[in-house]
Amino acid sequence: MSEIAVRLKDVLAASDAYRQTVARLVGLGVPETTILVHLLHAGPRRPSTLARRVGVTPASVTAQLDRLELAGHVVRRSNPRDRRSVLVDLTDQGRDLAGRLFALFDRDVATGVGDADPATTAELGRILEHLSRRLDERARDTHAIAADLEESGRR
Amino acid sequence: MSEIAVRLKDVLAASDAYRQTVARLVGLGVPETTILVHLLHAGPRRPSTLARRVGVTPASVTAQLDRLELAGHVVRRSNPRDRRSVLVDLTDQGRDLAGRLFALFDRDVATGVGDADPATTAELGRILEHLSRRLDERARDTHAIAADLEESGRR
DNA sequence: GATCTTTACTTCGATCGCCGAGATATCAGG
DNA sequence: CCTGATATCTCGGCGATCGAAGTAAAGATC
Repeated sequence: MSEIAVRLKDVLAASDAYRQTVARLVGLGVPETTILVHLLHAGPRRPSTLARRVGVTPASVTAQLDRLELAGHVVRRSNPRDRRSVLVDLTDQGRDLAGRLFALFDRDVATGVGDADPATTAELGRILEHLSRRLDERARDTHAIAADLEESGRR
Repeated sequence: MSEIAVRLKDVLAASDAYRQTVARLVGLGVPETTILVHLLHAGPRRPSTLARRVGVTPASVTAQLDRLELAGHVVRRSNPRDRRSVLVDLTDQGRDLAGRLFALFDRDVATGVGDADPATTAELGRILEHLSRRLDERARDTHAIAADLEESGRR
């Protein structure tokens, strides 16, 4: 199983450089591009939700949304259900950019995955889905992670 | 195939938050922890190599290595083959920390992957390896990426 | 329905990290 | 040697991020 973790670590490192290059090309930061593509698939979202997803504080997301809104990629709409909160949505221009960003990524992933048979591909999708959920929930449980880090030290 | 790209995008976003949480716990930045774990598996490496891998400039890596060296996690040794360059290596302390960081990640990945059969797991490893190579080489070819982004726009 | 607590986002001040450009040292080739 | 290329570091400046405080609205309690 450790095999997977090693490979995945390499994918993450490579992704860092990849996303950095792409973000620079479109004149945005890496978190901003992440937000754009996420909105494309998930629909309108609240700032705090985006903050958790990207792993930064709400204050930082405010600044990132300011930049995205200034560039005309997103709009902030008030949420009729809860007027404390805000819903961030893509503009047509933002949707176009997000679509291009994802299409680029999609093609590179397809090239990287190569010619796997459909059954394996489906299984791979299922595994990745589990994995993202696991990492996502772990990222929020600071105490548990701290404990596990300690435990590794004593092992 | 697009299925995989969507799932992988989610994994990357979740990883951002995950790595941020872990890095904060050990008092380092995300790039620093990436460097530590990479050195653990790859052995001594040169600063410029690390820079490409993490997707930052050599100047930034200098600062990151300064911090890691000050904390006692790595040492800079002169390279006998080429005295212009430097070889960065883990100290015992750094190796211990990197080992813990990877062990934590490894366990979370194993949990996320779940009980896939060995054949699928092996195939997954192979695919991830291809993928990391593909993303890695793409990240360096700015011109090609720019062209592909344009092309997506005209589609 | 008045008050208190919680939640959501933003603003502000300050710090930190990153980048680009220039400096230094070394290598490789003619 | 001398020149051009390579590897790293230093420095100055900019931009992003954070923590904390501020504003506003929703929900809970009595």
